[in-house]
Amino acid sequence: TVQDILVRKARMSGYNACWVPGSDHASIATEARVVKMLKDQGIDKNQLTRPEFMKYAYEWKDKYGGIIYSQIRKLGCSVDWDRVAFTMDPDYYASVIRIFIDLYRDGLIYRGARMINWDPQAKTALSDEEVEYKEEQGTLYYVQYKIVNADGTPDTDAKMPPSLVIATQRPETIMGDTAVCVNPTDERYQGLAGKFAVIPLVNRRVPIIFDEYVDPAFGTGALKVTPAHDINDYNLGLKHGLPIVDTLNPDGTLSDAAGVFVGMERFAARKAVVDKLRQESLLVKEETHMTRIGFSQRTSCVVEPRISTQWFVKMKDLAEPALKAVTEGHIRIHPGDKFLATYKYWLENVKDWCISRQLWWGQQIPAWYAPDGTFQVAASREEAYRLFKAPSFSIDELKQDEDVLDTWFSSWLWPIEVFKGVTDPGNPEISYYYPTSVLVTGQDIIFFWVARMIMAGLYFYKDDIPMEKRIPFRDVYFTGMVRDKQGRKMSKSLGNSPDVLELMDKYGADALRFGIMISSPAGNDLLYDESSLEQGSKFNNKMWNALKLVKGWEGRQKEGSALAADAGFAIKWFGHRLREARAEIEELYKEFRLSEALKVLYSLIWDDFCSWYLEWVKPGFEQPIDAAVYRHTVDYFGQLMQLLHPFMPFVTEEIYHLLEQRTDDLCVRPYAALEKPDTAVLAQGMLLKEAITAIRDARIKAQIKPKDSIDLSIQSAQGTAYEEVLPILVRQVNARNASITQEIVPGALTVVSGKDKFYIAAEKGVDTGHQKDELQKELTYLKGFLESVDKKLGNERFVQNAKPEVVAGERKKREDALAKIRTIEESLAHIG
RNA sequence: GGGAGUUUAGCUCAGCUGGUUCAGAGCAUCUGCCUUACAAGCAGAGGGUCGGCGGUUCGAACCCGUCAACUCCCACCA
Repeated sequence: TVQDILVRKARMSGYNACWVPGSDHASIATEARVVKMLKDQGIDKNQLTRPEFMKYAYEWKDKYGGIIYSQIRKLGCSVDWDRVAFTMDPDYYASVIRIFIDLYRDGLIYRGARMINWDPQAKTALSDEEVEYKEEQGTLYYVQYKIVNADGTPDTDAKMPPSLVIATQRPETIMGDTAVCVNPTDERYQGLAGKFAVIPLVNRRVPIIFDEYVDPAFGTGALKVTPAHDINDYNLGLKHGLPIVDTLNPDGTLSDAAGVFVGMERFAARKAVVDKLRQESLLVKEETHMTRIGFSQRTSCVVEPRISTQWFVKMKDLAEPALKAVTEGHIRIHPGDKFLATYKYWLENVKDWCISRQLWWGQQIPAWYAPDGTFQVAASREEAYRLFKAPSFSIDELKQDEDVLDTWFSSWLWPIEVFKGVTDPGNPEISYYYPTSVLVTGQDIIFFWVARMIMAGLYFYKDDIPMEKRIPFRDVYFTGMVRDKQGRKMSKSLGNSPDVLELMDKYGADALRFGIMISSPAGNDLLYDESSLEQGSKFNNKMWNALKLVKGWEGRQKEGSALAADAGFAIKWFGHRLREARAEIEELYKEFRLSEALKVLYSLIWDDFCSWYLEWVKPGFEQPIDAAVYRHTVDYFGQLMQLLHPFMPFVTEEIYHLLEQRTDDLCVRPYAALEKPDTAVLAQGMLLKEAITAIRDARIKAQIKPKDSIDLSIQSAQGTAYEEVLPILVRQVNARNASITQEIVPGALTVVSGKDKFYIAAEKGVDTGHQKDELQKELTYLKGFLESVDKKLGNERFVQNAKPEVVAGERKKREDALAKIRTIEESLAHIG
């Protein structure tokens, strides 16, 4: 909706506004869904070949991608359907490969080790999203490590005990230890510099290192470093140049490198190791400990952190210009600088980007491996083969990397490749449309997508081109997240997202657009609330009724009749009010304050146009309307529809065409030039509105309220026929009333029916106090009359607690109000 | 644990650079009206120490500090 508003507004402002629809392939989420779908059909992904799987995945994508497009279509989004793009389209695919190769040749892509989540049962890597963490009670084992000197001789340093106790939850991994680490500030371990620890069971000597990372308060303050089996240990190992000893096989059994219990399953091995430690008296103590354990969403087994070789993009050189583009103001982030801090934080603390994913759904990495493990990066097998110097193997022996690229590695090319900027550089379209104008997206992907698109633009268009031409877009508008009533993010797994197609059936697309826009200021989260959609459909209805009124004047115009003074003023005033509102809305658009703009429009249409303007110019019942008034009204109505059109395209277009015969469509009708409103007229209008409101309020107060005159306090008993007979009663009482009270206060009294009581009310300006006695008589009669009716109906409780008593009107209050009316009328006379 | 954000009426949210649209809108509640475009409406009413505390200022919903609750992104503890 936000995008459509901006696009329609731009189009109506005379721009060639192009909105490219499309989608990325969402590799992780999509593959997970497809795997699940296949599983439900009894198909195991591992039994399929890669092409077979891709066929299923494309079918799935066509189906669900199609639903998304139908939602966009029904919402009235004015996208260019001829341009639908998908990140796995053949050309797009090729552009991703091309950029990968470019970055590789520029030395910005490298292979490196990384800790991944491994499912030993499914023997597959898991994405972070597929790991569920649960709090569980584990055991913390305290294990004794001997301390020795560098040459292996026992440590005889008197200051330190000859051994060190280390707490671990995973004793089966101690064979993979390559260091012991303590905090350099820890007093207890000051004497350990240059010493070594001996790993129990395998008796390997490992260095004792010092690092701030270790928390002296946890366990014994000493940490065993196992780089192959823990992400933090891995990072510590990287920092201190430690070797990596992988003691586990892919199926979760101990590997040859473990040295002991080889081939044993990891949990059995844990038990075995603990038993052995206990035998050797190296287990100091055991204690229970709450810990978070990761489980595989697919197989529910405990996830194993595992070292793997992955592809990375060096980010530092890419991030620097991207940061500059924003801080120097080439790209503006909306709202304000609310997200500037986040953007800066990410780019200043950028880490290298792991772009390989152990999946099939995505662009397969264009690296080709020779039988000896060496590889070449190239777009095709043939090209790769040529790159090997004097290969001793045949071309068919080349094997392409099994992994695919991170989705964002294709999404970051979006602003360029949707215009074929990578595959066909410098073509007329990319030259015309790039840089694009606005990016609208969620604040949650500010780094994943926004920052990377900026990087991609600045990488692809080198710095011999001015910055303004290299950036992918000039403005970024961040929307908030729509959340459910409990404040939860909407997600597929929670199933808490409403079906927008159903909502549009219920309220209409315009109402949905209205509802979502009216309370969603840029960048703030929005709790989904159906009542705002209801407000939208009521607004729709209000405009529709206004149209009904105006259409009713068609053919009843009277040319050349003198305008009533107030109608003449109304025309003048609303014309300027329209100009004023337009200027206001233009400003709000510039600041991307769309929610505010819609509020201005809502109030302009409902309050100013319907409640004031139309009421002012409305002729009396079945009276003709002045032709000039009619023409202006139709014109104003049309202008309002034009202003509202970006927000509510359907109803506005419809009303525009129903107002009069048109040869154009609203959606492409350019806005007229802005004109300055006459502030004097606006001020007069404001004064007039205030005065009228004040008079009305005063009149209400001046009226002798029913309570002021006679209060019968007649209450109906539940379930009586009261409501049915009430109109008859009122008529009869009034008939009698007219003849009797005529002499007392001519035409002054009427019976007013309330919900569960009714009153004899005096007309405004009549003081019931003067004729108190007469009214009292009348009242007594009426009570008797009602009692007789009561009797006839066989309902003895019809008149209950009737107090035939005249209450004097509040004369003072009324006189004050009347005085106020006179004052206002006098001041209005001055304005003319 | 790191970073960012939010907290205003019963609910969902406005309130742009501190001072006359400053305490607002819609929904909900209550009262009165089926008035001739509109009861999916009209005319009214009630309801809030603007999260707590402290500070700056002549003046704070707005600026600063602090605490609390909630949310998002990232990282996840031997």
